[in-house]
Amino acid sequence: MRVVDELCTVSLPAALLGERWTLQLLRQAFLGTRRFEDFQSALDISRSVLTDRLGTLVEAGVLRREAYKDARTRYEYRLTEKGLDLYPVLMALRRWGDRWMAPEEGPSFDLSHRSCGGGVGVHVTCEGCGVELTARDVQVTPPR
Amino acid sequence: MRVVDELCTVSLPAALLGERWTLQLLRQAFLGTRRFEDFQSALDISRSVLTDRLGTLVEAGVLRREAYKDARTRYEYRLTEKGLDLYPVLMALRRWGDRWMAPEEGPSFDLSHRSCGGGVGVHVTCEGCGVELTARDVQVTPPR
DNA sequence: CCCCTGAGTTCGGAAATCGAACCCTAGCTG
DNA sequence: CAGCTAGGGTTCGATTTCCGAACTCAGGGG
Repeated sequence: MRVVDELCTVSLPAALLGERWTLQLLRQAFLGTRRFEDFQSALDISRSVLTDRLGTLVEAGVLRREAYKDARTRYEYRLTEKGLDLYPVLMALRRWGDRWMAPEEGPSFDLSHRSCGGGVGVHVTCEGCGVELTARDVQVTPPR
Repeated sequence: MRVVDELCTVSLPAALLGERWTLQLLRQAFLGTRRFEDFQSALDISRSVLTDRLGTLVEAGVLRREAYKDARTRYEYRLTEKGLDLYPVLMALRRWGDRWMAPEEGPSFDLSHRSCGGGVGVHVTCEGCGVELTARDVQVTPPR
């Protein structure tokens, strides 16, 4: 990667999340998965790669590896603040999946606002005037 | 992948976009890149893999391959409606990159609302009461 | 005719992934 | 206390995927 690194701040996250399995791991993490074994069996990923990916994510500060006792010392991987802040990315992905790749009978999980029961939306908006924006409404200005 | 396929609609998009280079290709596409050679030199990806990835994206309906004349027949890859609708995903990625991986002097590209000049924000909100949501505010309900 | 360009394809070697087996630790079983 | 079990990894040989560089093909241009 040459040019990429100098461009906008999409490319670094894209390099991290664009590694195989990483997005799937995060999805599992947001669904509550924390233990090595559970990731492994949920995703059907090879154990060595799982070790590697979890390590990458921990290094990136997205997950944190923590010991806990359950009659014995075990480890769990939990989202850090930085990791939790990826939520909009996952939600945007989900919204797109719902719209364009849904398996006929709609999403198989239901998300709702814990306190009022409303649905979850993702919006790209103008911070000046507040309207919803599409790619065509946005102007890209190179650094200088 | 066994369990994954049955879960929420994050996993299918995640499998598509989680392939190496795919996110980077999309980022380039949103920046206006359309020609094979331009993707290749912008990303420094090997030509054979580029062929493959562009094909995958075309098959997925995210890009469309179109002939055009520029003194001669050439081809270009353009975002379809389905592809353009991935904008929130890229914006969410960017916002996260700005917050957590910014290279010191802030984002190197500037995005603004074409008609009013305002910044671009990404928000996960409740469609009932309108408040902004984080992962902790959202409840996941299995299918049944 | 020869060269150039865009868009690929082909191919041998390097790197990543896979599946299966193996390791280590600590509690439980008998 | 020997043996079994479970979580969390590591190791290893066989595949797959990726890489870089060279080659192909078609249509201009000089």
